[in-house]
Amino acid sequence: MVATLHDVAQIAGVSIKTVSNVINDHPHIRPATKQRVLEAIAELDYHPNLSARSLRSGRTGMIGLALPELSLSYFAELADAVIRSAERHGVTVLIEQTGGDRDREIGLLSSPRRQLTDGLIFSPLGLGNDDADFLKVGYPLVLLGERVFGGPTDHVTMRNVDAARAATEHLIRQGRRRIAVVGAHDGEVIGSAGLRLRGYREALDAAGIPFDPALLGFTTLWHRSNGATAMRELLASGVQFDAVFGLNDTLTLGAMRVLQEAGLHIPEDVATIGFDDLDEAQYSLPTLSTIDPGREEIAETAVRILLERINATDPASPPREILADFRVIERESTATHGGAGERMRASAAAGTVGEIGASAPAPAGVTALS
Amino acid sequence: MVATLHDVAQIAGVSIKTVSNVINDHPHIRPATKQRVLEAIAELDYHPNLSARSLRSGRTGMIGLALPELSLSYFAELADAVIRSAERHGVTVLIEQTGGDRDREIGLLSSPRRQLTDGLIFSPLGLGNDDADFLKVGYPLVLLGERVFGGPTDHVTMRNVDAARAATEHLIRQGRRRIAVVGAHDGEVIGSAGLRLRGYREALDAAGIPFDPALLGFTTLWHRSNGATAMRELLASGVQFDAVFGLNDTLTLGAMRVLQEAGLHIPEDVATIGFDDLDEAQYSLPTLSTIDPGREEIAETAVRILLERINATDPASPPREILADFRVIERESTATHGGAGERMRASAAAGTVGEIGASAPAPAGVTALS
DNA sequence: GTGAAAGCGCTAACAT
DNA sequence: ATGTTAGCGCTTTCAC
Repeated sequence: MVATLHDVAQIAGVSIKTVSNVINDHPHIRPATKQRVLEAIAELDYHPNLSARSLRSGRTGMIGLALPELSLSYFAELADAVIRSAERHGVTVLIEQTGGDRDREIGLLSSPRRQLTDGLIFSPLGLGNDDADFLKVGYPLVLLGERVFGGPTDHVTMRNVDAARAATEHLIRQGRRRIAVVGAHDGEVIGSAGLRLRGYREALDAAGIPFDPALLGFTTLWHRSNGATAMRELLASGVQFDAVFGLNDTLTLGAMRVLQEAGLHIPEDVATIGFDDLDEAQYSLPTLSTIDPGREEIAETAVRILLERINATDPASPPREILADFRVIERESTATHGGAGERMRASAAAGTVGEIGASAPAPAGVTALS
Repeated sequence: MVATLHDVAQIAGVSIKTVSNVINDHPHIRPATKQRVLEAIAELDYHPNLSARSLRSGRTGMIGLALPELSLSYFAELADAVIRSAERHGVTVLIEQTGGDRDREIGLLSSPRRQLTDGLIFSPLGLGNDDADFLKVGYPLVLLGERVFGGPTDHVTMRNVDAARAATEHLIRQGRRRIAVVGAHDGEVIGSAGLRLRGYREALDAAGIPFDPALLGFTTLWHRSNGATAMRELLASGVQFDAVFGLNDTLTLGAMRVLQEAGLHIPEDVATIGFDDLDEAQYSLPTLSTIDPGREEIAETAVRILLERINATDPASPPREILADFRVIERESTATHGGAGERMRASAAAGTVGEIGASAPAPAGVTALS
C-alpha cells in the first residue's frame, strides 16, 4: 500500500501535523525533527495524496487552458509556451479544445471540469464582444486574443493595430504601393482581422497611399486553404498589386503557394509579410517576413497574473489589459530586390536555415519596434 | 456556497445515499424518488465534487498523455486526436511534455502527477529498448511509437517497415531508381528511422536495385532544418539521385526547400515522398506525397484499450501489440511527369486546394494499401 | 429500496 | 515548536 502522512509520522516519531509542516515548508521546525521526517518520507517513498489535498484546501494546483484547436500551429505553439511557463511556476495545465465554437466556449466556462482547475486561461474564437457577461465567473480567469475587449477579467493580448501598421510600413519602405490583404473579415471592427486591417489602413493613410477595397481578399476562416482561395480570387479579379499582407502566417503561406503557381516571384514581383512568426515561417520558400506578436511573453504573463489572482488575499483589483511587445521579422519574402546589401541579407538568411534549430531559433534580420 | 450531496438530500427529503445512487445510475431506485432527487439537483445546480469523489473512489476520470513537444506538428495532431477520442469516452486528458528527454520520460512515469490520472498514454522519444523495465508501473499504461518493442505494456503503433516499403515502391513504380533517404540514424535498428530504413531496403531488394549508402542523408533530429541540412550535404557530395524518401514530412519539406533553392524541379528532376501525412503536406508547393500512418486510429485505439485496462476487473491479460493500417497518399511531389493523365491528376490536386478545409480534408489521389 | 455511519488523506484551527 | 482534532464531500459497507 501507498504511504500516508500517518505512516510517515509514526516512523519519524512525530505527529502528522509536523510532517505536514515539513512538506509545506512551514517555518519553526527544529532541524533535527525536520531531518527525521525527511528520512521517513524517503524511506517510505511518500507522496502526498493530491485528491485529499484538493478536497481539503480547495486548490488543485492545475490551471485550465482553453483554445480552439491544437492542430492549428499557432495554438500548439501557444500551448507549448503556456505549459512551459506553468511548469516554471509549479502548476499543471489542463488543455480544453473548443473548436472555436461559441456554445462550447460558453459551456466550458461553467463546466464541472472547472473544479479541477484553480483558474482558466481562455482564448475564445466563437465568443463576441457582446458575450462579455459570460466572462463574469466565480474563479480567476485570464482572457487571451482579440474577440472580447473591456470585459470583466484580466486580458493579455498583442498590439494588433500597431503591429499590423508596422508590417504594412515595412512593405511601404520597400517601395510597395499596391498592397493586397489576405484574410479580411467583412465589416469586422474588433477581432484579429478588424484590428489588423485598421493598422494596415493607418499605415496607408500615413504614407498618403489611397485605400483600395479591391485589394482586400476576404476569408471566413484562417486556414492555409483560405489564403490560397483568397489569392486565387484576387488574381482572377485582375487587380494589380506588388505586395501582400497576410493577416496571419498560415493564410500568407497559402497565398504564396498560389502566387508561385501563377508564375509570380516572391519578393521580386510580389513581396509578402505575415503575422504570428510560426516556426514554419523560418522554413518556407522564400522564408516569410512576419510579425512576432510576443507569444512567449503573452504565455508567461497570462500564467503569472492568473496565479496572482489565484493567490490574492485582498479583494479583487480591477481588471487589467496587458499588451505584449511585438517585432517585425524581416526575411526573404520582403527582401528588397536590386540592392546589393539587401541581397546579401537575403542570402545570409537563406544560408542560416541549416543552423536554425527548432529549439532556439535565431531569426535573421530582426527589428525591434516597441 | 456550492451545493453538496447533503443539501440535495435535504431538499429531496431523502438520505445522501439515495442521491448518490441516483447520480451514479445505480439500479433499484423508485422512479418517484429518483424524480424528486433529480429536481433537487436541478434546483440547486448541484455538481459532484470531483476531488472528494477521487479521494474516496481512487479514480480521477483523467488520463495522461505524455509526448515530446506540442510544437512539433505530428504530436500536436496526435494530441488533438487523443483529446477528441477521450472526450467521446467521457474522460479528460492531461498532457505532459517531455522534450524527448530520457530522464524526464523516466521521471514522469513515477511522478506524483500520476495520481491525477487513472492511466497513461506514453509516446517516448528518449527511452530506448533497454529501458523497457521502466515501463513496469503500477497503473495502466499504453505505449505509442517505435522506441520500445516487446515491453511489458500494451503498445499501439504503426506499420513502419511496410509503410516505408510501400512509399519506396511507389517511387520505384514511377521509374525512380536512385532514391535518396533523408533522416537516417546511423546504426539504428528499431526506432522510426531504423524501421523505415529497413522498409526502404526491402523495396530496393525486391526491385533488384542495389543499395547505395552514399544516398543516405543522416540527421539526429527530425526538424525541418535537419532535412534542409541533410539535403545540402547530399547535393554537396555530388551523388546522383532522382527521388527522395524523407523519413517524415517535416524533414521532407526541409529537403524540398533546398532542392528548389538549387534549381531542381519537383517532381520532374526529383520526386519526393514523406511520412506522417501532416495537414501541411496538403498545402506545400508541390503538395507532398506521403504515408498516412493511421494517426486517428492509433489515438482511438490507445484510448480505448487504456480504458479497458482501467476498468478491467479480472487479472491482467498479457500485453498486446496493435498496428494501425496505413495508406500511401499520392500528391504532386510524385506525379509522373509526361503522362497526360498524371498531369491532369496533378493539376486537379492543385485545383482542389481551395476546397480542402482543414476541418475535413479530402486528400487528392489516395491509394489504400492495407 | 433506502438510511446510518465510517473513513479516504489531508489541512487548518486551536491547544499546549 | 509540536500535538490534537475536526471536517472537506464523497462512496461504500452494512443495516433495516
